Amino acid sequence: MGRDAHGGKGKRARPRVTLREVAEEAGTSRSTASRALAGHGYVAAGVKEQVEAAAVRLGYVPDVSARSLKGRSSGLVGLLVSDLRNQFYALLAAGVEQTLAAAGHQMVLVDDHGSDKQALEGARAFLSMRAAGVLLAPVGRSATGLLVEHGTPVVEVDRRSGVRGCDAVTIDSERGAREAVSHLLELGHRRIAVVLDETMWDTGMGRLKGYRAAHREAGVPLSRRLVLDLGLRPADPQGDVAAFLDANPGITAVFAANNVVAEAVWQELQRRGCAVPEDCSVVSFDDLTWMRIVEPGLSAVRQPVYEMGSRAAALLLERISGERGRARTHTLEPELVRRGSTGPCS
Amino acid sequence: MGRDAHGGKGKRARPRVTLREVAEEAGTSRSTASRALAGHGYVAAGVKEQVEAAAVRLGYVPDVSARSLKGRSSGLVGLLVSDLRNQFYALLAAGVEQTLAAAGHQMVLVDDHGSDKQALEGARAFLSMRAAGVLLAPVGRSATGLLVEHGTPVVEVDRRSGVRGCDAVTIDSERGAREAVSHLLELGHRRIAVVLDETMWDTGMGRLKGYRAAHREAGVPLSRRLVLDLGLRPADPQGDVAAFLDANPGITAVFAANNVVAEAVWQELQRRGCAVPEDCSVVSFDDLTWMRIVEPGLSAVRQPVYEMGSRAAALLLERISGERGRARTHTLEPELVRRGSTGPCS
DNA sequence: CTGTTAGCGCATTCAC
DNA sequence: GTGAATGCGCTAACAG
Repeated sequence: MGRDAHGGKGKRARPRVTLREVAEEAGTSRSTASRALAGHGYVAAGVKEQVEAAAVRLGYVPDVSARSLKGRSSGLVGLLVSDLRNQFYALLAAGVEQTLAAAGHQMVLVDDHGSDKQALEGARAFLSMRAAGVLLAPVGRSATGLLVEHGTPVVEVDRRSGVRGCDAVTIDSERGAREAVSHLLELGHRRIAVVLDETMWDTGMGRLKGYRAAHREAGVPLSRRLVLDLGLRPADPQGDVAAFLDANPGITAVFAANNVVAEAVWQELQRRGCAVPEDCSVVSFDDLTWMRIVEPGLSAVRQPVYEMGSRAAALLLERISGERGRARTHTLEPELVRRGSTGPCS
Repeated sequence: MGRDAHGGKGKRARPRVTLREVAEEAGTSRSTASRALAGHGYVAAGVKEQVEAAAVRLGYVPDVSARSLKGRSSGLVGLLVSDLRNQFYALLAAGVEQTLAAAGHQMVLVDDHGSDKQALEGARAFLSMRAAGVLLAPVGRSATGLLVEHGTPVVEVDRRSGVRGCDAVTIDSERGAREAVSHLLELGHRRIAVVLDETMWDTGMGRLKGYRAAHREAGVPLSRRLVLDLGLRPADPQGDVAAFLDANPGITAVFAANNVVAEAVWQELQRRGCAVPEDCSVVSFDDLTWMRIVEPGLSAVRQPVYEMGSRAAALLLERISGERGRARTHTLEPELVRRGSTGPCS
C-alpha cells in the first residue's frame, strides 16, 4: 500500500532513453544513429533499419529540448487569442491546430484575456520556448513587435496591429457589414442601429464603415444616435442595449457587429417580448452555432473562422520553412446568410 | 527594396541574448547571473539588482530548451481533447489555460479528433517536449498508459481510461442523468427516449444508468426501444433521430446525453414542427450557450466544465510540484437547470 | 557569497 | 559511409 501511484518526476520514473542507448543497442555511434533517425546525411540502408528497430525496441523518444538547443527552434507554434471561451476563438484555434498538427507541429495556446500586458507575457513565453512561429489576434502592438524584433515569424489573424513585417489573415469586415446593412435597407428599414464593442481595430471600425457605406449608397442619412458602442467587456451589455433601445424607440432593425454583442441584443429583444422580425429585424456579423438553432434563425455574416485559422497556420508554416518574400495579407470574404430574423420594415 | 519583411530564422534575426552576455554586462560570472535571475541560492542583494538591470537592458529572454535539458522538464503542460470545435472542450481548455497560466505554465493543446492513434502521437509529442504533466480526456488507454509509464503526471478529465496511477476529475453522470429523467417522470412522462452517442465510457454509460435508475425508482418499466445510440461521429445524426422518432410515435420526452446529440434532437424536433414542450419535452446533459438562448429555453444538466478544467489543472500542478499520495478522483456535481423545454405530459 | 567545472541530449562539422 | 569531437544555453555541484 501507499506505493506511489504517481511516478511523478521522482525515482520511480523510468529514466529517459537517449540516443546514446539506441546507438549502443544498434551497435553504432551516436552520430550514425542520429543520422539514421533524422533521415539526413548518408547512412547505409541496413544500418538505418537496425537503428530504427533499436529505437522502437527501447521506446526511444527524441528530446526536443536538446534538439532545439542545438538547432534553431523547437517545433512549437504559439497561438495567442483574446478569449478562448468565445466560440469564435475556439474555432480559430481548432483550424490552426488542425493544420499545424498535419505538419508535425504542436500548438501552444495562450489566452491574453484582451490584455496587452498578458499578450506581452505570452510573447515572451513563446520566445523563451524558441517557438518556430506565432499566430495572434493582436490586442496591442507590443506582442507582435517583440516577436518580429526577435526574428520570430508572425502571422496576425482577424485584426492587424499595424506592426510592419508580419503576414496577416483577416476578413473583409467592411464588405460584410455593407452587405448586411444593405440587406436591411433593401427591406425598407431606415432606422437601423449598429451595436459594437470597439472601434479601435479594423474589425469594429471596418464594420462601422460598412454600415455607413451602405447608408451612403442607399442615400439614407446617418445618425450618431443609432450607433451604440458597448466598449470591450462591458459589465452589463444587455442592460446597455435595453437603455439604448428605450432611448431610440424608432429603431426597426439592429446590426450587431460580432457574436458577443449579437447575444446581448438577441436576449434583450427576447426579454422585452419584441417579435423578430416583425417588430425588429436583426443581423449579426459572425455566424455561430446558436444562430442557426434559434427560432427564427438569425441572419448573419458568416466568417470562415476555421478556415481563417488554417490559412493563417499555412502561411506561418511557409515562413517557418524559409519563405522570405515581403509581408502578405490574405483577406477572406464573408458571406451573408439570410435567415428568418430579417424581414420587411413594417 | 525587397528587404525581408520577415527576419525569419535567417540573418536579420537579432542573435539571441544569452545569460553569458547578461553576466558580462553585469560584470559577474554566468552562475551568479543565473542565481540572481532564478532567485535560488545566495546572491548579494546589490549584485542581484545589477544582474536584473542588465537583463532588462539587454532584453534577455531565458531559454527553456537549455533549462529543461539541464533540469527535468520544460514548464509545458499538455492538454489532449477530442474535438476543439465542440464548445464543451473549448470551455474545458479555457479553464485549464487559466489555471496553468496563473502558475506560470504554458498549455500545449492537441486535438486527437477522437482517434486513439492520434492521441498516442500527441502523448509522444508531450514526452518529447518533456511536458511537466498532461491533462487528457481519454479516447483509449494507450496515451495515458504511455505517459504514466514514463513517469509523467497525468490527470484524466471527463472520462477515465481505467489506467492506474493517474488522477481524474469527472462529473457524476449517473446522478445528473437520474435527476434529469426523474424530472421528466415527475411531470408525468412515461415514454421517455434517451439518445446517446456511446456507452463505452463512464459518461455515456453513466447517463444511461442514471436514466434506468430514475425509471426504477419511479417504478416505470424500461424499454430497449426507447434507447437510441447514434454512435460516435454519426454521418447524419439528425436523420437518425428522425427515423427513431418515426419508429416510436409514443415518445413524449427525450433525454439527450450530451450537447452534440441534443443539437440533433432539437433541430429535428424543430424541423418536424413538433411543439416543445407541448408535444415533446427535452432535457440535455451539458448546458451550452445556445440552450439558454433558444425559445423555449432548453432544460439541461449543467456541468461545471470550465471549473472542471481548472480543478484538473490544479490537481496536476500539485503533482508537478512533487505531491506523491495515491491517485485521487474528484467528482464534480452536475445541476439540473429547468427551463421551458420540459413540461407536463399531455 | 561567488566563480570554476561539468554535463543535460542532440546534430553537426570534420577527418578517417 | 562512419565515428570522434564540439558546443547549443543553462544550472547544479563543488571549491574558493
